[in-house]
Amino acid sequence: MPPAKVHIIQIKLAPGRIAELYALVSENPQLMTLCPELDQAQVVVTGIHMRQRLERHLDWETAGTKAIVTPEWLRESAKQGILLPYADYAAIRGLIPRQLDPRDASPSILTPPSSPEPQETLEQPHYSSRYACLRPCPLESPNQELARQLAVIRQDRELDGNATSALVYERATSVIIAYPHKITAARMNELAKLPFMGEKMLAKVEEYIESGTITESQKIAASGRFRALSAFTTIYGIGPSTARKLFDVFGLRTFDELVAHFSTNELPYLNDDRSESRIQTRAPTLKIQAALALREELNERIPRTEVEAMHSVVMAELEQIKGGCTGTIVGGYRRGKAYSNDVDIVITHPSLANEPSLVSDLCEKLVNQLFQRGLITHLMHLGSFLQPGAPRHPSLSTIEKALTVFRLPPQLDPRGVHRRLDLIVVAPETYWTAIVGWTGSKMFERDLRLWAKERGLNFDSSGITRRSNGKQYFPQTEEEVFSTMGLGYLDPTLRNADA
DNA sequence: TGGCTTACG
DNA sequence: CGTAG
DNA sequence: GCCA
Repeated sequence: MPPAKVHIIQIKLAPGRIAELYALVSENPQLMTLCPELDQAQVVVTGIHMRQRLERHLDWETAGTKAIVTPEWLRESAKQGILLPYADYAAIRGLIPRQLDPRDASPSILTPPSSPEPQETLEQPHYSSRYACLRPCPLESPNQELARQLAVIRQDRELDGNATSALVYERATSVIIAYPHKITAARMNELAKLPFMGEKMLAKVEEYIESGTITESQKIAASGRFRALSAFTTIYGIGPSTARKLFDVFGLRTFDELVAHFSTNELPYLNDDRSESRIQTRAPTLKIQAALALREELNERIPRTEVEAMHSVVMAELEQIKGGCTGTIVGGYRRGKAYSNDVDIVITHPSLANEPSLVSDLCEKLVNQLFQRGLITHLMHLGSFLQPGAPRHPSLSTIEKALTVFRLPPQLDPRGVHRRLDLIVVAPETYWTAIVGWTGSKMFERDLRLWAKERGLNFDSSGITRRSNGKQYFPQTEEEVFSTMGLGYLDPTLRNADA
């Protein structure tokens, strides 16, 4: 029998141990040889024990064709002078290395199977699911006030930079707003069975039931630091970290102090110029200064009729550039919200099929035209999701987004309120995943990705990919996006998983 | 005890 | 780090 | 902070 081809993954091994293992291999050439190429190895020695961690190095399906073992296997085999059974030294739970002739390429036993073909049985949505993408969540919840008070704690953790704690409060709150009954003392037993309802969370819910308030939430809401930080983060471009710096380092407390701080020399440039004398050809980027000046308008919520008016205006301009485009309003509007914080429109056209350059052309032309018309005043971001360098999975589909500030023409909105408008241009093959990806809510999207990942798939708004082989799926309907991932369908109005 | 969505600028 | 859903 |  030829020597086994062994690859050693160095991550998670101490440097001394790595040297020792390499020495053992070279000392036993009749038994094993080093294989620098992971792909070609028959035996993989690793200190990694988590499947997800392993998948950073090789995909799950390939892993099944190799023996993935602990360093103990190498040490013991070298000591005894024979290739010991791989199965006794399995490194990864759920991946049983079959004892095989090193020349045999047939796969190990995978438990569970990597990812079944388009699912025959779909996971049925229910409020007790661990995943927000499986919990029907209407806009109105009988537990709105409890959720609001828990959300204060979540925001406090976020402002403090404790993203992990914040996430748990976010998840627990999401479960609570999906619970279809008013939570009372009599419901506590049932509530305790729901996901993310741990000891601390239940204590807070209990306090709320008994007193109507959560002490910690009250205390946070009254704190000057919390009030300042949460106010600062209402400005586009200021997140928790910047807010803390402004408060702690620069000692800022109020908006006036913020304005003073940022208006060093030049005045905020407001781009309110609707005249023909405008010289620039490209919309200026929104800076903190301008965001400060626009903060009140950008924080005004947008009624549905106005969302629809913005959509009409955009589509009319688009028609002049390229006839026959489809433009769908997504985001909170599509989830049924009476008022939106911004407007998101997903745009496609049949001619964009498999033409990445046409996608970005169209996006750029649209933004330029809207700017020339005085409709777009600022640009936050214009960029492609398709990395020019080396895409991991060569993909023909593409998606392009422009985050902008927009104003309706004076005839339609005499006040000319500045609004956040996101334009997403996609190729038709990625249209439905883009629709699902941009409809939200945030928590829904997170859990959609998590669910997909745990099933060997990758979901993003430009498609669904099998992680093992890079195979791409282009669902032709919104229902197909769900069924491809083994999910029962949820209407957009039942995806309001955020507090 | 590691993981917690993911990608871009 | 901030933003997007 | 909760889960696997």
